[in-house]
Amino acid sequence: MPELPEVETIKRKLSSLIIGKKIIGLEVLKEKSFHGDVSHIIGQEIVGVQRRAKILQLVLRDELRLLAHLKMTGQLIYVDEKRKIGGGHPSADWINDLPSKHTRVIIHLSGDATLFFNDMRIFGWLKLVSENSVKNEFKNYGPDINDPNLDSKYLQKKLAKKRIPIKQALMMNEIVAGLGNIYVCDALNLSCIDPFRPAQSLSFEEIEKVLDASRIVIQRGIESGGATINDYVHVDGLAGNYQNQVLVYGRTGEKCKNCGGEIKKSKIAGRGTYFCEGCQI
DNA sequence: GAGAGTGTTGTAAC
DNA sequence: GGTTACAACACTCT
Repeated sequence: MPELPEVETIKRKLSSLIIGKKIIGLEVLKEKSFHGDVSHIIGQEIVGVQRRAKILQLVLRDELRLLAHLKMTGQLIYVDEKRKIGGGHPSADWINDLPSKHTRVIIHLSGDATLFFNDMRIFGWLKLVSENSVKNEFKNYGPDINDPNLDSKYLQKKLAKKRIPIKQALMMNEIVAGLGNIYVCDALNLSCIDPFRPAQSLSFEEIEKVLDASRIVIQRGIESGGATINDYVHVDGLAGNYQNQVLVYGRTGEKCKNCGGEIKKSKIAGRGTYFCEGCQI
């Protein structure tokens, strides 16, 4: 499930592969997966790749942008003549079988390259919008969690009236964008904060701690190319690496890397929540 | 083999 | 206004 580090990783890899290429064809295999007028995108040159929150943006000529939200099971896989053999990695053999039954949109690029948008559960989408309406897409978003301008004072103000658990509050895009279930569990473990605590009950020092910790785990995630838990793969079809260094996510019954306590699993707002009963409760 | 679980986000209902 | 529940969906696990 792609969170900010996963989308950031895709952005970086994609930048080096598709900037300067032209979109010469587009096949929508699943109507729900593509919003916008297909005809407007044909012939457009890709001039940049950006990311805001968990949304990927292909910047096109003529003041157009193709936004992509992978939600939980989305994948963007880039294939060209050189990459048809999965880079020599046996685990990526399936790359030769694209399009798969989960391919929803196929983007044909100049230079005999193809971008496949796969999405098993069809929650994700591609959306073609004008440069002007991009702002509108993000009007309900707070700053990215790794935005250097985000400070603990802002966070304190946002959390002051929230009685919901801190874990749930940190996952709200209108407060901070980009934190998903995996990284928020890890950030709370790293800062030794009980995920069930009402958001407004945190002291300023604790808010600083949790913000620092969030940035650290997000940074680790980016450096290790994201986490491949179930569905996320890189644009080259290979797996990320963060899952090998998660602090608590999915480690029920194992030992906390911080204090050696046992990791428990519970539920907050319907989502699996992992925490250490030793140092967080 | 039926049922629950999986997680992002918008929306509707409380 | 804050909070909760659920739908959107397909596949895996119990």
